[in-house]
Amino acid sequence: MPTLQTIETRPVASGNDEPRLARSEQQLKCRLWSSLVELCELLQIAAHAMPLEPQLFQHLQYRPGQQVCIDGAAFDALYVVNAGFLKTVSVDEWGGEQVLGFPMKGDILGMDGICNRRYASKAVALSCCEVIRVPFKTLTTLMKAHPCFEEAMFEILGQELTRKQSAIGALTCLGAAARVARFLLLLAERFAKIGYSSKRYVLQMTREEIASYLGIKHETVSRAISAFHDVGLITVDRRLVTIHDVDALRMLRRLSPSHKLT
Amino acid sequence: MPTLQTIETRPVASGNDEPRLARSEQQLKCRLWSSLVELCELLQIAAHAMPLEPQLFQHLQYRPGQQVCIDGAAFDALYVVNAGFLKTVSVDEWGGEQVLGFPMKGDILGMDGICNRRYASKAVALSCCEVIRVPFKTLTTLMKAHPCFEEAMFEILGQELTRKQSAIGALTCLGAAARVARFLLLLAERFAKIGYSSKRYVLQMTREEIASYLGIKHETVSRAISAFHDVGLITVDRRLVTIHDVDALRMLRRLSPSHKLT
DNA sequence: CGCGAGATTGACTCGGGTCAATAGTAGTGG
DNA sequence: CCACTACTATTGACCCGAGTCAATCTCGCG
Repeated sequence: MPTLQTIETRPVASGNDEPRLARSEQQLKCRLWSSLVELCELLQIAAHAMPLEPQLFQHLQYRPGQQVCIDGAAFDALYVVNAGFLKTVSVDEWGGEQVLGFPMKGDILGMDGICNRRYASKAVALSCCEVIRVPFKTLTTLMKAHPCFEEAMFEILGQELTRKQSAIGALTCLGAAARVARFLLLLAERFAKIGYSSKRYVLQMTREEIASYLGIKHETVSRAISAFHDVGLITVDRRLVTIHDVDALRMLRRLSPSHKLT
Repeated sequence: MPTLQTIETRPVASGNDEPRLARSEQQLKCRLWSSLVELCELLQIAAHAMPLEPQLFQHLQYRPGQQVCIDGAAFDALYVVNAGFLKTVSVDEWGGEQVLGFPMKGDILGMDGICNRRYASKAVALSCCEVIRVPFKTLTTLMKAHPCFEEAMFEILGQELTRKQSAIGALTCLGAAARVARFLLLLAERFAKIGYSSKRYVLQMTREEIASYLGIKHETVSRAISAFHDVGLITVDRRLVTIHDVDALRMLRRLSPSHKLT
């Protein structure tokens, strides 16, 4: 069963598990449409003086393993994650898969389709999740009508660029352990931003997926995590991570395999 | 004059070098302004039915070593490279430098400033070069006035995203030799696109800079290049590269340190 | 209860980083 | 014009981090 708290697990706390919606095979129907204002606050866009467009946006729900964006499909909309966790994966020409990211609440799916009008990666649900569909046409219309919206879009694309840049920086100059430390800290920050605990959270992905994302092997991820655990920086129980010493992790984060750069 | 051929060197040919402008400390003044239409064709934007804005854009010239964008400075304009070669470099909080790219004719500098209104990297001229300044304010005004322009901007940002994504892919799953092969091929393509030979070109950057860009050490770059040379795929003389077997290089490009991905 | 996916851990190997020596080239100044 | 120096590049010897291969363990599920 899709265990709704796989999605909702706040700090993790509530020990209870997967009860009620076990039976429902199809998507649940909690809320089907969102207004523009709701969308803006999800995206953390200053909706100040946001025009009261009658525009409504459709909600879509998925269960673990289902695909939200399909690699290669025609691009016609962006999707904003409203709840749940996903991974985005690119499939190269020889079938190799590479995890690109782990979108969660407030993140946007499908931006890589903007340039060729075709999605360049697929998004797969890791837990039950819900996304809001934003047709690209609607988006451009809104941007023309409301300058503040256009600005926000540039802001978002710019952020994405910056984020990828920093990922490149990490890949080029950090060793395996440092990458894992960085990953754990970044996850913590993102959880905090959407109201979860930043000290204690559940990894929604396998070690294998983390490894692919970080450009290392899953055994190496395991070893790094175990090492952090052994020296008391964190506690790990299966997928549950508890961070004890944020500062020490931050130090570790800058460790390279003996400082590569100049 | 800044040796126009340092800029114009077609296949490389003209062996002559750094003579005459040694004295002129300040920039030359060959052409100071470009029209919107000229800018569009430089960017390869379909300027079809492009409105005849009276708008003119300032040209700026730099000599090797000079900075075009300054890391941390307030963002107020993008710069389009009109001639010459540069490198973009990010400086992390501990002083380490990382080469992010090697912009050339038609490329855009400064996009990483969009999100925080502050440049996140610096651009340094590798040869004499000339860029066209496009104030961001002007850009947004133009976009509002002409939808096709807005579309073009999204196209450009999207492309940049895709490019960075592919760079990440390379970093995570290619070995050192494959990265170098990929680099040489990508350079060849880019040279071809701006009218140079794709078979024979001059590397405008040091091995060290290539290494930083690829996330490996300069000795490794040297070894990879020597290896390609030794088996006859390419010929290398100092900075001059001649590619003999594009297809073989393309094969090499997919070599990982024993296929990492799943 | 057995099965298979995920995770952990150990032993071995190797790609690429480190250190060091050599050399070609360019710029400087006498 | 030629030494002198600094920078860039190449090459070799050595070593370590992380990949590879494999065994074991746990958990969840049929």
